[in-house]
Amino acid sequence: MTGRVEQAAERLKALGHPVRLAILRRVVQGPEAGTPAGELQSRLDIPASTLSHHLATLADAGLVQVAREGTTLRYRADFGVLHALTDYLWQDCCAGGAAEPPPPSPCCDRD
Amino acid sequence: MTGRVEQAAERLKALGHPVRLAILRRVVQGPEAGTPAGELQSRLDIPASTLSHHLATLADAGLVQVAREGTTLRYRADFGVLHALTDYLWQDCCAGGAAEPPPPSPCCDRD
DNA sequence: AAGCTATTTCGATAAATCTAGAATTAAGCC
DNA sequence: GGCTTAATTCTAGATTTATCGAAATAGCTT
Repeated sequence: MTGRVEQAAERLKALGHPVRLAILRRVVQGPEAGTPAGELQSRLDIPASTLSHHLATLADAGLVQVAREGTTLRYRADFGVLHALTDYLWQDCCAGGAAEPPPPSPCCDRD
Repeated sequence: MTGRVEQAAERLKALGHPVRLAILRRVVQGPEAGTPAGELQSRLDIPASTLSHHLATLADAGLVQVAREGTTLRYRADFGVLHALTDYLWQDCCAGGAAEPPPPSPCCDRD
């Protein structure tokens, strides 16, 4: 059984890489059905094998999910997991400071 | 100049380790003046040198700050940075999902 | 200054991560 | 079946990270 802290750490670690953070960003802003790996590759301009490796890391951490559609694989964000993670981080790390500003606005403007 | 993504990734990476996450947890919940390294050490029961290494990682990432008080060093959380990070993560990774539940409650119950 | 405590820095080793070319699998199409 | 596209897995090398004992530093206290 993996503890809460260990799981959160694994997920944060998965996010702790510029390329993976950029990948997730794309995936989050992409279509709900998921973004094809190939599109991510051409956008981010990195070798396919490297991308695949990072995608596997994100998927292993449970941050994204995969679905095949013909020959293409579509990656989409698991918002439930992302929420759980931000919630955990919030309560664990930011709550505790006494006078805190209000929580970040949930889903407003994005470019 | 380090980009926004790179900086966020560095900070997330710093959080992406069970021991460091546990450290931050203690520090956040500890006194505002900061928690002595020695107390962290006895609580977490890890070698002093290992702890020091992790503390340096957290400090380098800007998540915690240090202040000397006699022979002891007190570590305290930088809530501003933590906020900025959670905000970034929120807007970057969680906004984008269409029907989102309300944001996590800011600072309510903690055990 | 000598001694004590708190903590870091040094040094060394084991393990994990990152990267990417080459080979492989998976699926559709003629 | 054979060809093409999409993506992964294999393999390997370079770099980084994690760990921790031993040695060094910083600051009391007497």
